[in-house]
Amino acid sequence: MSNCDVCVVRNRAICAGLDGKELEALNAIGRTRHLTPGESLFWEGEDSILVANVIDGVLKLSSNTEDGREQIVGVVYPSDFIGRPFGGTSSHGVTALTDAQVCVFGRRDFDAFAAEHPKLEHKLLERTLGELDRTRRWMLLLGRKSASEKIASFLLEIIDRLNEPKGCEFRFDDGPETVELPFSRQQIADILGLTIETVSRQFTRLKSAGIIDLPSRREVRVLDRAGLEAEAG
Amino acid sequence: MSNCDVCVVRNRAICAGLDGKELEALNAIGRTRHLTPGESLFWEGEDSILVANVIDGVLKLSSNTEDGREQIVGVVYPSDFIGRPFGGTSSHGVTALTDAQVCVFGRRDFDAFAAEHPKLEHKLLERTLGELDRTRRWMLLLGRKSASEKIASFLLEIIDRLNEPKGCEFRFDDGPETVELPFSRQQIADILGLTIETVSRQFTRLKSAGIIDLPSRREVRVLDRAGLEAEAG
DNA sequence: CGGCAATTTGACTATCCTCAACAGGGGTGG
DNA sequence: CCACCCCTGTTGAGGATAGTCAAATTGCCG
Repeated sequence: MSNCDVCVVRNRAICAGLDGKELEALNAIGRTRHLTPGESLFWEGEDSILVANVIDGVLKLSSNTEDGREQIVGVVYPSDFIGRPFGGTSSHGVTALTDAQVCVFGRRDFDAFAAEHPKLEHKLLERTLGELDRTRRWMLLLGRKSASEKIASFLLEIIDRLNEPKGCEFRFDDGPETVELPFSRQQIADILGLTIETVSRQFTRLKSAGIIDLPSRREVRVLDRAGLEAEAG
Repeated sequence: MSNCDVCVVRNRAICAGLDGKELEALNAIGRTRHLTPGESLFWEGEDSILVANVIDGVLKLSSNTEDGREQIVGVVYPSDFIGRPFGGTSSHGVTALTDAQVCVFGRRDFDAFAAEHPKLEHKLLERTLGELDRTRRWMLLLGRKSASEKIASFLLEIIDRLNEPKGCEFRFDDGPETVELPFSRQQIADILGLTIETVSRQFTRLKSAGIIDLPSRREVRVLDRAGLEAEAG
């Protein structure tokens, strides 16, 4: 049996739209791989050997300066695509933040498969265009927003991303939303272009202001969404 | 005669690879348009109605906060593609920085044409992937680099972009490179996430250090490329 | 319970921003 | 052709935001 038949992102990833036979062929060149938190799928500057689909978990894409400063340039969730098809070296590393399942393909195999399946390329194009839009919106945050605006924007984005309906789930709009952050404070700092201390101070400030609650280090409960939106700039 | 036959970006834009008949069909749904500096092709948040190829000139993609702060999220040059095919609203405005020629298509027409021409979609995908890489590299600059590193990185990037071989030109590697900036100081600030004053001060500092010369407001001559690279972080 | 890492808090500092005044230079009109 | 003006850019002084360094605290895991 094809693994794809039981794949939970089957209808959302770029494989959506492929028929049984095509899926089988794609399945033949791919394999699933498990990653533990902190484990890297590949590194910045490395020749692009692999591409992958995220089945489960959260991963970061990150860029580093020579002297060790880090900027997280993207965060990928289930059904997202990872990697750089069609040559070139990857401009960033990919590292799991949680336990993760990815569906890995050799880049050359994938390139060849894509060349013969315009539907797949189309899905990938749509996804890439969306990712480019999202990335550009993030640039406004990095370049022009203050620490408090960054934190508020971050929380709003992460809530929407993590509570995104996965398919057939219902969403109720009742009361405070709680999210479990897949990020450490340091990682939040690396996403926002801040230091860990500034992130921490902004969190305690929002808590004192009654806008959020922090049940534990990895959880955030939004008590006043309008307040957050007002702070997001 | 098809306009495409005389198009100077014919072999570099996403139209490369189309045969005569296909080009004719594409030409039928497009038209060229001239833009003067400061003129916008479309605005942030507007429904995506148009897409275009840049034939000549330089344009900025920019995002603004409600209170008027601006971040330039991309700069496009001849042969680059502009716009958001396949639905969605554009997340940023597009404005000419110099006199510019663009080849404009209605989005719906373009979408339909693309759906029937996988080669075109493939070119567009490659271009979009490259743009995403470039954009992500820029995030490291915005989030983690100091003002002096930003300016140095900016100058290096702009030199490479503007002196890029266009096709059959030879490049000589002799002596100091001079570039004419298509940007005002304010625009440079909006690209780097700085203020105009900081940009100005960094320029004078680099000039005093003998790393660059500033023959006029819009020209930069690089006297010490290694020095710049050392400053770029 | 102890050890360790992550986070928070505090004090101080540096970088960059803000506000303000000044300079330069390109174009226009006399 | 030259003087003037306006816009862009430069320079300066002072201040705020976020960074740095250091110490205290939390909470997790054995």
